[in-house]
Amino acid sequence: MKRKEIRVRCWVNVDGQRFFGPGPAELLRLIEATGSISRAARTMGMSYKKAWDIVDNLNTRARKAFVIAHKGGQRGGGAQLTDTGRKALVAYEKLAGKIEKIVRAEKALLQFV
Amino acid sequence: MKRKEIRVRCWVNVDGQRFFGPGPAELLRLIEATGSISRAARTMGMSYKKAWDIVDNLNTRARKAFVIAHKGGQRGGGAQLTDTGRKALVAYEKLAGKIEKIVRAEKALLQFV
DNA sequence: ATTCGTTATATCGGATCATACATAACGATC
DNA sequence: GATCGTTATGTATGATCCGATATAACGAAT
Repeated sequence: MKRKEIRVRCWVNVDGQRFFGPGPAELLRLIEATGSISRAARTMGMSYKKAWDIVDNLNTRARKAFVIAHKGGQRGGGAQLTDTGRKALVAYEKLAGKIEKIVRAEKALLQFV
Repeated sequence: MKRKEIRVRCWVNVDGQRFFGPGPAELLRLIEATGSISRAARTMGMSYKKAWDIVDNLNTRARKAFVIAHKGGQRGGGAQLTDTGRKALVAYEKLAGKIEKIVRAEKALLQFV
């Protein structure tokens, strides 16, 4: 039996290029949960470099930073979401949730495959 | 001024790999309009090979073909959508339209960038 | 000063994907 | 049977993304 599923992805473009989407959203969630970029990256099986690039991109291009990181110290350092980062994440999750709901209610497409 | 926009894309996966999405949908629309795979491809700036691969993928993996093509003849050949192909396209457009509507009503995300 | 885990950054190679090119087959019309 | 634009298919090249690796800087605590 074929496994059929409707998938949907939403993201924000700024000046034509990707700014925020499901990957960054998941990363922010895990930074909030773990308190560090590197732990968040490990948890989701992403390289630290990629995670850092994502965070840097968010902080550089948003009007206010999404993440504050500090290095050194007893535990090497860490990172937290700013208030702006937390609000952006919540707004994204709200939109994604609404879209998910639509998709769950709409299965007509799948009868053709 | 930054140009900010929310984008969304939905597609159908079969057994974990892409089956139908915005690209194939646009291609089907243009095959319907032009009567041939190659004209459709040219119209949307896509190589004929890629267009043919998409059509072949649809026809091979769907339970019924989406496109019927014939080669040779006075005008070299041509292609039309099957009834199934047309119905699948309509179902996709219906779903995509609903999602677009949600997105247009939800701009809260954009204030952070 | 040493230790520690993290932040921060550059570079290299590979894998994947897109594109271009090349060519054969087809069949109605003339 | 010559012509024509299309379908159908393979291959080679180029570009782009991704992962792995390496390394420096940092600062609190001991």
